[in-house]
Amino acid sequence: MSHTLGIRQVQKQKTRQALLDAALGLLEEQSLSSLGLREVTRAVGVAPTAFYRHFRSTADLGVALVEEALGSLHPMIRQTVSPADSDQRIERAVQLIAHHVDAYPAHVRFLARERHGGVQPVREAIREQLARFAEEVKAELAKDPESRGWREDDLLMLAHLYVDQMLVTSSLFLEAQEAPAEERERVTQLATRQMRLISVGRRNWLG
Amino acid sequence: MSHTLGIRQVQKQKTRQALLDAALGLLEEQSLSSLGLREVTRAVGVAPTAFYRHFRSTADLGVALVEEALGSLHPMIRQTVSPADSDQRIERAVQLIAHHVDAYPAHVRFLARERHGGVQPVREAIREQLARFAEEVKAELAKDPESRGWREDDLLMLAHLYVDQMLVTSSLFLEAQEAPAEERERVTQLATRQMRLISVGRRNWLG
DNA sequence: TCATCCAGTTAACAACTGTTCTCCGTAATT
DNA sequence: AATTACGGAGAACAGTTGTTAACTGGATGA
Repeated sequence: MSHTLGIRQVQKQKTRQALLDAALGLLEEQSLSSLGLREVTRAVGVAPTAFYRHFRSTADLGVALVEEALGSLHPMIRQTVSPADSDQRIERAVQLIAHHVDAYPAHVRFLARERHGGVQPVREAIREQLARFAEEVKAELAKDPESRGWREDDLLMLAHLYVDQMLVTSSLFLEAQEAPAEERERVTQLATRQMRLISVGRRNWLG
Repeated sequence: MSHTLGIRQVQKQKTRQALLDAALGLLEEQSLSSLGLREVTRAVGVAPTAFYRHFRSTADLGVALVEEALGSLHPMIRQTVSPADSDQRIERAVQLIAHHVDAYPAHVRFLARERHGGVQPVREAIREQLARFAEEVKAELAKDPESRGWREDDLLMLAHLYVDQMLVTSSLFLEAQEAPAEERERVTQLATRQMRLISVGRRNWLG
């Protein structure tokens, strides 16, 4: 099934990835709407016109970055939600989020920044992918015996609440990335308690 | 106490406000980090250099916009949280948020966009102001008999949860602003149930 | 009334932007 | 071995950007 790529296509993928990486780096200090095509190609060390061989515009590149960023988030979310949420498992979930932020800080920053950013197609792409994630989380929640008697749309409501909370928490960890361990611990405690409160709400939702 | 301003200072404030308004308008389709000083002055109909009489840079203007935007949010939040959260009062709170988004859509968009945006001083300003809001909400929550036996930091944790939830909800209403009434109703239902779930969590937090 | 102040103007600067067109070298195909 | 396909380079385009400097004219305060 795996078709061997020619030298040419391999090289193309390589520079394409270099463009994505460079863009992600530059986006740590600005928003996508101010990212210039020349800026990106300069960082890669390639001619400005080469950009067009890969992307129609920086907005197009942004959409590609959404796929990449949420691809890395995907397994993390599955792991986080899959077991039921006893207190100790919530703690483990928060640690998982913290670890993910440490592993892919630029991806997390990009998503937080562009989710409400100034480039419409990118916002749309993020919204779409997050909706798919919420559906996935919902399916995972449905397996849980605690979800007996829950309406379908209430499950989805809860799933969105969890997903949003994960993003808020990720963003907090990101801001505290360079901060002293004490501050990071404070964030951990805050996120853990908020998750717990939501879980308490879940357990007492009906009756 | 109110010192009468001279004709000169009045005019200055007027063009300053015109710059802020023009910037807010332009920011509906881009992020602050791509907002040009010339772009703003052009929209106002004033020379580019006049900008410097009011702001050091567009980042500086952004910080001023934060004050303005959160100034309008301030009374809304007070009204939203002040009474205890029985089910019908939550519905009223959600309606209040929806109304605020309709009244100040540009302010809401600006906050959502720049909270995690590419301009550090603006992020900092928003973070600061939101922290103050959370403190205020906490004080309001503390008055509630339901908060008996709650630890101080747990109250602040809950306050942050409410504030974040308000921003998420505001952003949802903003996206659905041009959508059919059916979609807006869907958002209302979602936000109401999420608020309720959090409140259920609150009621069952201890014991 | 007269000197001072100061918000806003005009002009000019080098540096940068996205985009087009033409060209090159080499991998891929025949 | 000959031909085509194509990722990338190079140069040039008009238009934009932030910032500096010197200037104007009307409100301000003595």
